[in-house]
Amino acid sequence: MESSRACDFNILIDVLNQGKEQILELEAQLSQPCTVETCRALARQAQSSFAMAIVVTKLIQQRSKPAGSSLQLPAGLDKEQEKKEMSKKRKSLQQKWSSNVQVCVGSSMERSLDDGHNWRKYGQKDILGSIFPREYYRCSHRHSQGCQARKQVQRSNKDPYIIDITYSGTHTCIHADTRSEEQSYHQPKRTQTMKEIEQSNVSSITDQQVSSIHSASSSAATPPENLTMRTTDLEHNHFAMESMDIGLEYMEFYNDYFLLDFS
DNA sequence: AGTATTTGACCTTT
DNA sequence: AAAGGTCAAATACT
Ligand SMILES: [Zn+2]
Repeated sequence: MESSRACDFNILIDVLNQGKEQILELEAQLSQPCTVETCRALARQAQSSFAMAIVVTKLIQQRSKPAGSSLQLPAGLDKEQEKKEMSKKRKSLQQKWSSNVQVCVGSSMERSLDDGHNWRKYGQKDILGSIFPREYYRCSHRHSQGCQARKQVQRSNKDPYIIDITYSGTHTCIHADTRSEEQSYHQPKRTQTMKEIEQSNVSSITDQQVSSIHSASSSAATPPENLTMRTTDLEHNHFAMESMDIGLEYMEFYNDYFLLDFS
């Protein structure tokens, strides 16, 4: 009821206050002798709150974009507002997304976020009750081939490290570019490089997800179509990322989530 | 040339 | 009617 028409700043304030409370609690717990785990948990919560605040801020920044940053100078355009009449009939079909199989992928986003397919964004929508907009993608080879695969991506309200991805349809396209095919076909397992980082600071939520994926992938037969995948991307320890020699791609990623560019 | 993203209109579903 | 999903023209990036 509350988080409906208020502007995003209110959410920002809430998240910030939440982080403040968590820090306060942390400080209180610090004077207690044997609450190390509690403190650790609180620290992670607070860290998560900050990360959430940053992501929300980026959302706000994004929504006030048209007036911002470098825009191509219109040089000379002062056209009147034009109303255009368009009456078109679009036939409908398609199945639903349905199915809520939840899968969790280990946080390493080496390639986990890029599932090896090329996606073309075709829409974005604000969803009731969701802070972040839902983004719609379809396979790039829809026209070249008949590939009907689609997916929608939405960041979690609660956890800044979780992005829900819902797939619909299966790829009928073929992988064109194979520069380095590598060991592309693995089970839903994590990838090698980031393992330590993951394990050293997994949030409680991440743990849940990970356990849930194991149960889901092993026991239940997941329908090949229409599945919801929950991706926990990016880990908190960027220092660890720096200490390891991780390429620019990761720093790029790091930038996306931890840095606000000052413009 | 080319292909991707953005975004309001339009259509479907609830 | 309103929320959710898609289209397509304009725009941006290569
Ligand atoms: Zn495809």
